Amino acid sequence: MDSVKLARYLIGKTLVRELPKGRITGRIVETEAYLPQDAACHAFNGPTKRNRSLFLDHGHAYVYFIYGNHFMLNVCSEREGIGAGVLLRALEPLEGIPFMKRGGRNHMLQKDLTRGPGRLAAALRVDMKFDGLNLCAKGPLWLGEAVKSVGRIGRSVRIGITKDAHRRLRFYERGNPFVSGPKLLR
DNA sequence: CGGCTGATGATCT
DNA sequence: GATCATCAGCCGG
Repeated sequence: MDSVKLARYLIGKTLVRELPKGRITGRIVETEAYLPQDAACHAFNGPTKRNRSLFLDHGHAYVYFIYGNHFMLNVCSEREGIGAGVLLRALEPLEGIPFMKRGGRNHMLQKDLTRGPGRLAAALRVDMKFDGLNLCAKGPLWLGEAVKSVGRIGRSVRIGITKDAHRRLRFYERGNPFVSGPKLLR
């Protein structure tokens, strides 16, 4: 498996969250690859209790908690034993928008509900209980097929990191209003 | 719009 | 004790 290929491949695919009361779906519009031999990758210093699911086979989930507030959802991107993944950074909401968790107040704009990795996870109620889940099998959280064609894919440096920050491993659908990050990188 | 800052807690040194 | 793959709120232009 090639992590960069997976990061590109995931653009346009759907992410599905099954809730007891209904379903949330979104179309992935922004990803970042974290490679083996990449100082920014959580697996860079070898397995620990926190990052162990990043070493699962491609298609499994790696979820972690950061900044005391946010969960980040990644898709493992290499074969079992190799720590690498793709961070899901933004979705275009498709179904179940009323179920999406709003950020504290009612006035959060709909376009911001799934824009950015922390808000994406909050909207889909992704937390540590999904760490290690196989996302390729239908269940409470899984990856589905693309529902429409994908526009031109842009590429940039990754957002919010300091190590290996020059590597251009972020991918996004150009011009899509649900892509996060500074305007220059959309 | 861009830029800055504090919140908040797990993890690792 | 420092770091951190973020975000909302606030400020100035």
